[in-house]
Amino acid sequence: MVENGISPSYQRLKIYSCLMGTKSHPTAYTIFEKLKEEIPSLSKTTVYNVLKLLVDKGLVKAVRIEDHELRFDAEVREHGHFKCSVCGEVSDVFLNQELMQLIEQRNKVTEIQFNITGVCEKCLQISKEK
Amino acid sequence: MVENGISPSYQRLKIYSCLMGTKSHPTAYTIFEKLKEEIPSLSKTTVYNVLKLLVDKGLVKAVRIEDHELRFDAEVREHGHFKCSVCGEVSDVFLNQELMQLIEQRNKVTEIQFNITGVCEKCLQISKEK
DNA sequence: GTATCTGCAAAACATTTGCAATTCT
DNA sequence: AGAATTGCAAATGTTTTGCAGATAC
Repeated sequence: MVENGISPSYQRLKIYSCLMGTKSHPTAYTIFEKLKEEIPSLSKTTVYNVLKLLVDKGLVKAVRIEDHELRFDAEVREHGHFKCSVCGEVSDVFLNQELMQLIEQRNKVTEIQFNITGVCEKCLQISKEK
Repeated sequence: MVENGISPSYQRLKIYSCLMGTKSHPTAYTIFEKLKEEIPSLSKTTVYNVLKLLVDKGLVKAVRIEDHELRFDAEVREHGHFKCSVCGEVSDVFLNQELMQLIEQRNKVTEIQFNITGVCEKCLQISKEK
């Protein structure tokens, strides 16, 4: 944490540990609820602030698995998510083998949504010209 | 529209046409703003209601490209999105060639998020046992 | 004339912001 | 003391809900 330029306050350590200790991709609110028991003074604002800080510093990934709310993941390696429509469990899927396998085993997959961010051809050309 | 079990009211036709005529993945609010000029009586609630209906009936896809708001797409074939971080333009990416090309040309890609929905191994087993 | 569709206002919900109080060094 | 951190309350922005009025068949 220190090596990433974050002073390790009590709240920050707790929130980060909370994320490290789970694979359930919790929301800010879930983290708040969980830590509230241990830190009764904790505020939702702090959870939001700290999560934003952790994301900015690259210690945590913000992921939008579905629905209206943002989830957080201490797994920062590039990966995606597989959600079982029956049990609701969310597991990590890594590029490329796993993704390709899943796409090929279409009988088990009902939906794929993916979003890629980068620089498009046009903008790449413009930047080269400069 | 009729063949999908939707009675084609004026508002419904307008909202659907609006989506058919663009590749810009508009939000409910954008559609509302655009149609408001033509249909001054139009309400945001109707736009939300109709979009939900169109999604339920499979005429439209709801996509979450980023941020806090839902976008809509009349392209219902399975595909993902590529957003240029420079110009902000969003284009469609189809499986598999395009996706694979993009993933391989890593110099241009800064982030990949993907979400897959389906039935996990465990649940698949359970359903077979029955 | 009854069922469906529309639209307003209010509610709900996640997230952000302004600012004051607290904590750390 | 001074800077950083926390936390409350209020604001924001998107989407949903309840219900009354309008429309269509």
